[in-house]
Amino acid sequence: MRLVIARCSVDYAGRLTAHLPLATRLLLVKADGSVLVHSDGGSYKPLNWMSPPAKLTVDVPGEDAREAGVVETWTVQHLKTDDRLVVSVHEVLHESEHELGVDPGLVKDGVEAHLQKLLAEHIGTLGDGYALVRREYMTAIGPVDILARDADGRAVAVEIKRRAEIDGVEQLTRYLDLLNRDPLLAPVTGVLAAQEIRPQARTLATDRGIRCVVLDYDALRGIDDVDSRLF
Amino acid sequence: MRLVIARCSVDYAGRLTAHLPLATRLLLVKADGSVLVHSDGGSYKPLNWMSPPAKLTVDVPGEDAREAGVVETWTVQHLKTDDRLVVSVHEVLHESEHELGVDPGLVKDGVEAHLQKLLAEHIGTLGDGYALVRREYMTAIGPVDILARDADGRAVAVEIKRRAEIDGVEQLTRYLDLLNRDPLLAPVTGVLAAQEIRPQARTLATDRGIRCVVLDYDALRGIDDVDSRLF
DNA sequence: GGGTCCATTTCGATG
DNA sequence: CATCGAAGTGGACCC
Repeated sequence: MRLVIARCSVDYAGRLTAHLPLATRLLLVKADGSVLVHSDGGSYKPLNWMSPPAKLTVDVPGEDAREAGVVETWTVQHLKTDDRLVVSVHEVLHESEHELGVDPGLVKDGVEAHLQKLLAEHIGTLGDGYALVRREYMTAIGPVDILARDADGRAVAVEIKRRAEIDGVEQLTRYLDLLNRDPLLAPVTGVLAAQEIRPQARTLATDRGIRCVVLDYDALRGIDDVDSRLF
Repeated sequence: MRLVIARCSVDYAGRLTAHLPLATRLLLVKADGSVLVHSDGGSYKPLNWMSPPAKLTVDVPGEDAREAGVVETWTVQHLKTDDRLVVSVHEVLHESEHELGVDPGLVKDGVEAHLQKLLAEHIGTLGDGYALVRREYMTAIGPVDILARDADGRAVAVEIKRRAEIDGVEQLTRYLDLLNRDPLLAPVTGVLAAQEIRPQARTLATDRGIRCVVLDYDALRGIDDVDSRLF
């Protein structure tokens, strides 16, 4: 990995054409030839970049560019498309190179799958007497996240989202329509369970008789911890 | 902007929980307190990060951590949520700080919106006698980029892309299906207009009776310049 | 501030 | 390998 702090302007030509006026920025060159141009703010997205695989070539600028103050011209050419990033370096303020090696990569936790697992393990969160039938209950149009039965033995279909929006309500509605055609299950009620439920989604769900339940991830995990300590 | 190359492990707790095992990485600290953790590969997306606004605090590690080889504990706390990134630094291999100043920002050109505007202004590019009905013609499934009428008064739906691929053809097909149900418009023909049309997209479009038009962005802009000179 | 749509999206799962 | 959907999506535009 090569780190360069430089006064530079940048031009990109590929799916669109874009230009960065002269300013001081970080140029990050990765081992796979990809280049990121970062400013001292904004999000994790660079101002401009070239995706791997790419090849960086550093050239002496043409006479016109040299007169305009350019000391190095970087051309980053994508190896599979004709996308190209051209960096006109006016002044190098810092430069260093580092061996990083291959990264072991990120270990994720707490996504929708984990919420589903936690809720399935603590289905009583939905109400006293609730019992799990099964996770990923298969139907003709796809798996329902959780199928349960309430204290009175009535079937309940649960749709789980990290953040519930209208499409989650639509999805659950389709499942409910289908499940209610099964005489062994009908009548099936619906529960939309999520860490966050958008107002529109809540309105639509309520209008359709679907119950909304806000999940507290930490609390569910906390129950887990208690279990772990007990056993 | 502060650049640190360090052997470190990283833990994130917020919307999800994630962990990065010990390895050598780039830690990029921006002026707004945001932090990016980059490896020497992958795309522009960091392995892990904290969005601004955030505050970085560097602490002496606790005894347990110190015994595990940690020399510095970085805590990056988001200022508005309870998202938190903890970096356990085991060894600092490089460190430097730089003043970058405010970036003038990216100037984009040739995006779909601009192409749409240019083509709407010069709808005759599609053929003699073409007349603009309107841009962003609203339908139940979304806006059609341009609705026009040809020299014979027949409705024409135009889908604009910088680079047309198969999904653009599918999108236009959906619009055509819908528009052709409207007796006031039917029969509606389709035009796929783009600076570049991928072979697959051209084949599919042609097969469906959709005309393909390659737009010359510079020429369209040139017409603009001529207009500017005339008036 | 919320809603919607686009992205040089990136990323992973799946058929 | 293409396709489809989610993302700690982010960002822009509109209301």
